[in-house]
Amino acid sequence: MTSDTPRAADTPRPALTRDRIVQAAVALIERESAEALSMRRVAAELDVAVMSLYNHVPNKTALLEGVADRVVAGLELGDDPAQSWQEGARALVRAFRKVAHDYPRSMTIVLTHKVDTAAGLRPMERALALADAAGFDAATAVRIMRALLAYAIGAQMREAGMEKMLGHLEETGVESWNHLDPDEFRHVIAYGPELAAHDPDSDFEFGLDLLIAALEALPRGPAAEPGSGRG
Amino acid sequence: MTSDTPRAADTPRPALTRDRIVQAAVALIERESAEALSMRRVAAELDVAVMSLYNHVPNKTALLEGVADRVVAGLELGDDPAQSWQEGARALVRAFRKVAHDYPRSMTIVLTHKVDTAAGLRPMERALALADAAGFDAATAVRIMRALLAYAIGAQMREAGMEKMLGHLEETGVESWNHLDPDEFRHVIAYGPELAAHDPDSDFEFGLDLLIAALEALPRGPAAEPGSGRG
DNA sequence: AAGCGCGAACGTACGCTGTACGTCTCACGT
DNA sequence: ACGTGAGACGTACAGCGTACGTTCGCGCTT
Repeated sequence: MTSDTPRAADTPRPALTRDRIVQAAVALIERESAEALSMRRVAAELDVAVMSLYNHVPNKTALLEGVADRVVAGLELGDDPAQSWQEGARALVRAFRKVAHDYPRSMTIVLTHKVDTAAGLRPMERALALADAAGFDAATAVRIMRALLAYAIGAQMREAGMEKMLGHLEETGVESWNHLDPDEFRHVIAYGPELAAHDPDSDFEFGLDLLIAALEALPRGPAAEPGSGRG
Repeated sequence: MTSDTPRAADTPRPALTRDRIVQAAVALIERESAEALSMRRVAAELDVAVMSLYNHVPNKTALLEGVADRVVAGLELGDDPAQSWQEGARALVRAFRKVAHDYPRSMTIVLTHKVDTAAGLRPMERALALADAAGFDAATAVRIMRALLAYAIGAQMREAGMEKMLGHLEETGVESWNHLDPDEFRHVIAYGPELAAHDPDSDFEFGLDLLIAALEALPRGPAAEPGSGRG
């Protein structure tokens, strides 16, 4: 009686918490895949009955939103006041890419669920602040933020899709690629080496450079002339 | 006996086909949602037993890939030889956006599944051809194609995520937005009007203009000087 | 100290999912 | 006429999300 029933004393399970649930979900996703995540698997991970999870999370969608929130909360947004807005913007988009690299399998979840928490809004705030510092008006700042976000998201999704295709190619061999109409797909075939030898990092930087360069060329209000730092 | 058993004669069901299955799947997704799609629902749609589908489609993932393929096959890639490569690139990215508008719910499927068929490679071929025509070398052409694709994908995903957040806001009211730390989220709050009054089309065009402008400014081989049309 | 209330963990159950497997039917080539 | 192969089908199973009712133990009130 005194040794088995009060197992809470000698087996102090760390108390089920929304945070621990989300953490276990992220770990499971990263260890296996996003499709492998189920309430039952998460419960098993925490050595807990399935329905106990529902005391802390209303449903699976909310859990996934929690996962997305936790991941974006990992964004490292250092706000070095010394750096230019260009470098700030670069750092912001790169920070996004870094968490995508740290949590590759969870990234799909982030990109397909709303993140309307403070953690999700923080990068938005940072982008707007940078555009403001660069001298763009409010409407333009919002558009710039959206364009940068679109690129950050798209680059990641494209890369993930690419890896899926490459993985498929390794299974089936290259013959499935060769029966393409050599006339219609002349460039795809001709550029085969360049397409195969892909360097995700420099691809990413290339597109990012394009956007930053375009932003620099954009007319803006108080500080249109170079060399005039903002006060 | 002679009137009910040969129902194939007076009820000539159009013969189950992979194409009809995919078509039904797309219709179901667009009518309801991507999550509503299940083998059973598709079978019911076609008035057919569930397992009959498996005579034409190996599994659900393959069906989803079929959906993605069918959607990207709807890309309208007119190749007007008179238009500049800039206009061609714009038309290509806009074509992507158009199918995203025509099949909004299926777009998630497209963006999260590999499309390694001819229909999926066609826009890639087109982008490479345009970059080639503009005078970029092979490696740069591939990078440009990837940057454009990343933007096209990301703009769409971002917009979809935005609508999910707005829909959520309409449910909960704006009060959930107001308890933000007014100091940390100063710009988000200040730019509230610009953030709320979003015009997806002009947002999209803004980012696209940025990229095209950056491409124009990029140094390239044979035709670096303006005014020298290509032969 | 005794009793009460409440949150949290739990077990059961339901309807749904994808799909493996075996059967049946029918059109077609021989 | 008969074998054959393809395709439609029914059954079955494991796993899913989660609604609902029960139980258990801690903390507060009296």
